[in-house]
Amino acid sequence: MRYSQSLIPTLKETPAEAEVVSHRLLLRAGFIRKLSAGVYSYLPLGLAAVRKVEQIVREEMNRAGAQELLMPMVQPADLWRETGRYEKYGPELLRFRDRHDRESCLGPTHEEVITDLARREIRSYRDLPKNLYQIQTKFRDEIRPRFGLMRGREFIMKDAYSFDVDDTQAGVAYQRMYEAYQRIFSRCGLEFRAVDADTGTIGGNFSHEFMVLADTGEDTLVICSSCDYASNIEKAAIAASDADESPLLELEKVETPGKRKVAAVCDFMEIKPSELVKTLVFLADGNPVAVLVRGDREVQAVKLKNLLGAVEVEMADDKQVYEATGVPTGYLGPVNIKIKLLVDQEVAGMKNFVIGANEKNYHLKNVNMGRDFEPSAVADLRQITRDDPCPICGAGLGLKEGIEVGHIFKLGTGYSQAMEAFFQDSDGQEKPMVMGCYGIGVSRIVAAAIEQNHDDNGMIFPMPLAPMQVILLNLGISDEHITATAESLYQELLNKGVEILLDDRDERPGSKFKDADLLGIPLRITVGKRLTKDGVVELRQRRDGTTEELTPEQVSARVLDLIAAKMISE
RNA sequence: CGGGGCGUAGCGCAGCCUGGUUAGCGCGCCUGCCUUGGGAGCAGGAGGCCGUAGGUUCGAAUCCUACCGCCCCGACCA
Repeated sequence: MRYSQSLIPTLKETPAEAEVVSHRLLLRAGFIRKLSAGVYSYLPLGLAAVRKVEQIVREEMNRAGAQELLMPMVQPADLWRETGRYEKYGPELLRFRDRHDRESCLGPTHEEVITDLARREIRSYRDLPKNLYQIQTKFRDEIRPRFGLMRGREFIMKDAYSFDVDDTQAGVAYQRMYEAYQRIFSRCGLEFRAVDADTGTIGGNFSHEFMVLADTGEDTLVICSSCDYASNIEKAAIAASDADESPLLELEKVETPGKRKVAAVCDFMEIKPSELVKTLVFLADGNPVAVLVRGDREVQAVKLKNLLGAVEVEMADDKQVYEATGVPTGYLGPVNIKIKLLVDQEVAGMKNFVIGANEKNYHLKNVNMGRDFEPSAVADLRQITRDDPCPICGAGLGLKEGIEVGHIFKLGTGYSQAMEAFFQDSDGQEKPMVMGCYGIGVSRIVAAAIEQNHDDNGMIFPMPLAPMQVILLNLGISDEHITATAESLYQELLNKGVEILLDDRDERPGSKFKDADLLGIPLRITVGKRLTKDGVVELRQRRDGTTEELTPEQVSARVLDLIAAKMISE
């Protein structure tokens, strides 16, 4: 590829709209351009990087026995009604009507379409197992798209679906995908972790997320320092701690005028936040629920949501709290509370704690569960902290930020039953197929790779994802010898199958160096003055700046060696 | 959707508070000269419905109203 003929609109300055480094660099390097919020065009180099990811994904999916197909993006609403998701999915599903007034939607995911295909085409246990995947543009009308390719509304995703005769076989399929994902992200040169995950709206009962470790990640991971436990913080289970066996003291009502916040009450009563319990009110699909957690803890909304089987859980505001309980926020408590009461397991083990009195300007002291109130349930509801022990081995935990690039689910028979995707088993019985689904954010991987690989001068692509493997700078456009050498090197490398960008623009050297760094192409060959003076060209590695001087004849062999070495490990 | 911010040339910004005649600066772009190993220099030039609509006013980029778009923080997710 010749730079002079390419569309690579690099920017000297960072567009004001970009906050995170991958977004900034993708714009500056001319990889993407925004059309509207969360919707981007991929320019030639951006597309080249996407294609690299796709290719790795294809190879590994095929190796794992999956087959590629391509499903429609526009899907009929009726199909979605069969699983109830047309109603449940919410506004993220972009719905519209066609000219015949038929209700349709843009596919945010393809469980319905693939299950429809499976029920029509798969009849017998002899047809199973099957694993089908596609790489396709998805549309999700995200509440808040952000960070460029990190969270677009339109994005490129690989989604795979497995169909098996029973749960055991589905487990085998799941395991195979788990391993394929490990290979995919390793081959992409990413530093990542697989973690236990919540199943979210896709549904199902078992799931792992693949997280690229990066400070800009939107998820928090809990990672054990000793065993191999790793989990999304939303899901991280907390081991039940020992109950306090102190004798019960007598309940006391204390006047706490104007003391609403935990800190204020603790100050006033001279106690620690860990001796106080707070009462938080949530709306679960609109129904108020009170949750008790220790004063210094946070409620984990996903745990609450799963316990209640709710679609949506949000914190109630002051007004909603008052409407539901008749008590102003700050003085809520479990004693004689009017709404459903859930208690975090840690609180269940506490004795003689302080909590709101359900009366303005009063708190209660020496409150005890069982004696003073009865909850509807006790469960693990709080968010884990870095000070908690590992729920598996008891060792210390670390917290890290991560970008979710892959998510695999064991779906079970939820979809196949709802859509009547049955097969006839060897025993003659009709049974629902057991499903799994497996997603990879292809375009997001490009962003994640940049988050993990960059410096002040620009991107630094790992060789397997690099849109071009080599950039060749001709620093003497008007010098016959230099240009002839650059051109012949370009041809030679092209002929050897190297992906190479020849910077043949009539620009000053400084601009060419800056652009080469910005684009993050792993290898840079410079043909300039040194050729005339010493008969050498320069080969430089973007990542560490390692530079070697070679005669033009030595270049291609060395380049091929470096590419081969870096395709495997870096 | 709640909270915050921003829309002026391709990009980054000033001007707006305190309304006034040709709307400015840097980068980029075009022409010429010059220069050629880390985003050079000089000279000349092109490029603007000041987000949109309405209002106030003799007069609006500037004041008011509504709408649209974009970004950031939260809930959602590959």
